[in-house]
Amino acid sequence: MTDQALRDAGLRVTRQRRAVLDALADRPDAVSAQELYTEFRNGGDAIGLSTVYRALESLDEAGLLDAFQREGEQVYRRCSPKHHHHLICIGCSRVEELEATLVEEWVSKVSEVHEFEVTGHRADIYGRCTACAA
Amino acid sequence: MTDQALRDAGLRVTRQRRAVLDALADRPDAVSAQELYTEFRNGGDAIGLSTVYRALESLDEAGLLDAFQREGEQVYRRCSPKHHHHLICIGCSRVEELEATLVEEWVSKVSEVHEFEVTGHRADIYGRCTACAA
DNA sequence: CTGCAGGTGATAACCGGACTCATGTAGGGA
DNA sequence: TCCCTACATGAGTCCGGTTATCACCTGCAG
Repeated sequence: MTDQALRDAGLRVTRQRRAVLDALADRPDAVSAQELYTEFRNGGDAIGLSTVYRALESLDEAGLLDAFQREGEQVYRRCSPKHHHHLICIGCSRVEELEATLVEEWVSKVSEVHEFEVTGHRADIYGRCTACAA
Repeated sequence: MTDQALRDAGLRVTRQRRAVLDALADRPDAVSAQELYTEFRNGGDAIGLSTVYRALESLDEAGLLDAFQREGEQVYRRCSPKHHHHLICIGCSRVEELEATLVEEWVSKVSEVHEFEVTGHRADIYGRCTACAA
């Protein structure tokens, strides 16, 4: 399944890319390259740091991952391929996907009113999940 | 006026902070610390790089500036103090402020439905302004 | 006017991430 | 199945933005 996703994205199937994609599957939080690197290393699954960076980058480009900014570092999460927004916990980086018809409406309204070639938008909500609020 | 804004923010009025705040006043685009530093330097107004970073940081904390992310670097713009969203040109970093009742609605709806202590949100639209689209 | 908490600036250190290059390997074609 | 080659990997180095350090300076309350 992971292999097919990689193939569909036009990427060669390598042990490293499979490992990265698998590590992110069904994971609720967003992680950085360095965190992933450390986890692999501790798990005895040696993958070079550059490779982790490159894997995350190409998977992001392929649309298999969503990228976030967290205190100056890039973090990634495996999200559904369809357009959505995010509810992000500032404590544990847990991410929930949100539909946002209202936001889409807002964007299309703005692009109609303003002399501005809209290429994208971003709308995220921040806060603390139940566990972290305690 | 600039001085009063600094005082109100609980910051000492120094030549450097005044210069930074003035440089950002009525400026339509967002700029980085390094860009500002270079401009000061070229303008014969010597201000240390660290100081520019620190000034931007404290002004941001005081709510006098809005911060954006641009290709791995932080850029700042003087925005109105009231809550708003942004229309950002990816070409020249020009920023327009937007009201977005729809977005606020969306956020309050989400915070009602989800078990999640919402602390903030962010909604920006990206694209090219008329000048940069050409 | 004076004292001092807070601000400044040159420099070094830091850190996430990109680059380099020699080596390894996926996977299409013979 | 075996080869060939373009693409991928990994260790190390480099880079650029930002922060820490520390001696000196200054706004401003008293």
